[in-house]
Amino acid sequence: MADPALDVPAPDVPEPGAPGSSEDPRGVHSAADIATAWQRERPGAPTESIEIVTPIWWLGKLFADDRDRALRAAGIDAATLDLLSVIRRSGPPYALSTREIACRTLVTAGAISQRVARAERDGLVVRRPGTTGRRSVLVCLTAEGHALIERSVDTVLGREARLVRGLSDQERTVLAGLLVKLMADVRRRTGR
Amino acid sequence: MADPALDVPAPDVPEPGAPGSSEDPRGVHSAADIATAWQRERPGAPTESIEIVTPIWWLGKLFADDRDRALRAAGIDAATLDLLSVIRRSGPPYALSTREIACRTLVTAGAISQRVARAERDGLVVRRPGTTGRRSVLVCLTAEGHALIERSVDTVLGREARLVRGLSDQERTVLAGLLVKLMADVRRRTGR
DNA sequence: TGAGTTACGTTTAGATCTAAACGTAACTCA
DNA sequence: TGAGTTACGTTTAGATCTAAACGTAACTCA
Repeated sequence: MADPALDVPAPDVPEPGAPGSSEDPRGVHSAADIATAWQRERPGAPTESIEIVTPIWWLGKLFADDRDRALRAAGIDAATLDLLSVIRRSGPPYALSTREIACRTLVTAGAISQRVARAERDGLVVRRPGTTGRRSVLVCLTAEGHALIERSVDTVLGREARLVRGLSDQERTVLAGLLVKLMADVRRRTGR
Repeated sequence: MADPALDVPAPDVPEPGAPGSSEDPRGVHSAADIATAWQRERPGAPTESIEIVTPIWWLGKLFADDRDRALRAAGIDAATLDLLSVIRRSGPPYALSTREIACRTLVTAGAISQRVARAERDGLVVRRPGTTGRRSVLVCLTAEGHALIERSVDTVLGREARLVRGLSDQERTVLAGLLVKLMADVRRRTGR
């Protein structure tokens, strides 16, 4: 998966006097720079999405990378935590079919099948034949799997809470509201 | 990479009378539901990040999946487009070292090396020994690579513009501002 | 009632990524 | 001046994902 925010062309004639004046010290352009540059290169191009899509993608990657590092140190991995969590959130009796898990995590059923196989091998879940539907298989948390989530939660949440501390309570509320609205709309438009 | 927003436990005693009343028809809980549920399960847990991190990660995935589908139909792939774009944005003479590309795309140098090898095989870039630094290699766009970006831009931008159309101009401006602020802060805290 | 269809989970082939190990060239400095 | 260090790009091993092909069990319906 690569950056979904289309990258940027730079001005055709960069000022030698003020090189990178609006740039990050590491040479990373801001989303606004990107949109402006595409406007200059292709006037009339529909660039209004760049300021939204680029930072969302970068932030997602920054959050994920940070969490991956923290979890690796704890001997867990994000895919497994995600699997256990989605079952946990489904409520008692803490069991979900493969298909449902795939739907709730935006991951393919094949990938879920592999995640479940790994987690079962590690004693975190067990598979049982389901009662409903055609050939459903229920994936159930074991006591060990249940305990693993409980142990990991505070670490991950605490870490993420520190990362969003730069925004005030009010800013976070406004941001969350806009994100939820956008997500509902995107899901409708993409049919997912 | 799995969902970095910690998933949610459901209430221990789900109301049978109103099952999933605040849920998405597909069974996906909203970020607010997730935070509320963790508060109930683990009172005092630092859940303030969930409303931010969860939708960001989901939106990133929705945007990426949609773009991947569109690009596949056009016979390109997102990783290659990302590579070509970052070189394009660096401005004339459209050449960047592997190290710089890795830094600007949040991808490891090894992955860039592989992307460049694929793109070179396809005639989209060429590698040339660099003049500066120790052993730098400049990755340069070919005419074909340059043309490929130009052809792909409008398609991808148009697609993404439609996806964010649910937000008004003002809402997009506010959202973009908050995202930029948050991103600067997260980068500072994670050192990236 | 039995052929066809549908709805699942699993397996396989192939792509791509990360982390770590390498291999070198270019600096440093006693 | 030459051993050690540093800064790169590349290769390798291993993990994981997607898409597509499978294999079945459970429905449908003439």
